[in-house]
Amino acid sequence: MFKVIKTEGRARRGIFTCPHGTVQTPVFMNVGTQGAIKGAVSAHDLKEIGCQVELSNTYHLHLRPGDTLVREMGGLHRFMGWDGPILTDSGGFQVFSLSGLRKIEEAGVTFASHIDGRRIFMGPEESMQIQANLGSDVAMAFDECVENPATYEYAKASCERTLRWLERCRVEHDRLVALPDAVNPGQVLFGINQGATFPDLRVWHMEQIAKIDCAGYAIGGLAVGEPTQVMYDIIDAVEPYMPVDKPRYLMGVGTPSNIIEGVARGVDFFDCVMPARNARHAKLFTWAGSINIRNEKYKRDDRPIDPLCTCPVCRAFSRSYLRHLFVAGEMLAMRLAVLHNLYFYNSLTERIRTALESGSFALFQAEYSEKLNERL
RNA sequence: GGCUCGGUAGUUCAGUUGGUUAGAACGCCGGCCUGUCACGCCGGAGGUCGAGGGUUCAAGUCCCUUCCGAGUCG
Repeated sequence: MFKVIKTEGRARRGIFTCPHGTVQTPVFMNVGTQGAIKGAVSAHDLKEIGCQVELSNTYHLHLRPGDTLVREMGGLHRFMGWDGPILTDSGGFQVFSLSGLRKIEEAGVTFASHIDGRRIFMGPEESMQIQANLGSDVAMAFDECVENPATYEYAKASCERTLRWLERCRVEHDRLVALPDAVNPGQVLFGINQGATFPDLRVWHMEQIAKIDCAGYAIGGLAVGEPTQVMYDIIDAVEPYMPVDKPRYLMGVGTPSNIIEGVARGVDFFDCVMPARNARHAKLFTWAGSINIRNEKYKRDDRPIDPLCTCPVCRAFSRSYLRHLFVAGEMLAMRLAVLHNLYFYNSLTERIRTALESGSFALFQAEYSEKLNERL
């Protein structure tokens, strides 16, 4: 269930309702692939840093601890102690990221487990079954995320297959949520647009998947090798063909600037490992640009990471202390850094929402889109 | 005092029968990261080889002297 409550240009301010709560959009979803945000951040912390939706991964949870075990433990919400909305990615990204370890056929994808090499078969039905066992609020369709650049022929054949897979996902998902013992009977399915960097394929594919009734539509296969401007051009090309009354989700994106530009192009949902991964690697986001907290210049810097930030980390700790924790290899360094960066991303989308509500998003975009790309 | 073993990058150490611009690891400095195989990856700076003399076309490497450290025997 989704409602757009205000627009400014193509940008939308909306509300998405799902079994575990209401999501104010535009939203940034916090990525916890294996049911945990890397960097020792628990579901308890997520509340404090403003997370609305937690994202986990089908492939990874299927391998460890196993989706049937999660189901036995009461579903992913109960298992990880998070009672808010959860979106699960389908395993389609692993078709891209584990490209050296898989074989694609019409039926599905055979992976060699990255953990022990054993063969794992995952097709549309398996992905839906796993996500049903996890009991997430939003299940993503099983797709193939194609690496850019791709040839036209490959991209065409791939997105045609991804379309057929979506048809199978739709059927299997309908069957699973109707089962009397469904973990989350209110789970919905999002379709995923593919077509690499070819506007005509993207549009054709979008038109086809729009005919299959999904609760939302994602743009996948971007930020996987193509220049940023190409990504923006593809969103511009596809967006007019996306249903206006359904949420749009730009998968895996991106930098703070990418998010602002995505909102400007009509996107409602985002997710990205960047804030968490960069945090673990000492790159921290601030409202004036990003910093590398390991840099020597912060050795005696008594200011918080970002003087304008109100996160729990900035309220209590100095750059000098954070730098020390990183240099000393303390676990706390990563935890505090991840908390800060996720708070930053969550407050970025909050400020975007506020700007949309007051009709000042264009001004916000003008002030921050470039600025947040700067390295200090 | 005698004998033995050591002294090479900030640190711990490699360095072949003498032979290109003396290497590694860690540390240090910097960069990268986009639906997470990721506390990871890439790059950079840093050494008059304890000191002095000698042999040689050529010495970290061989010889002599000397300084310092460890062990051991008196």
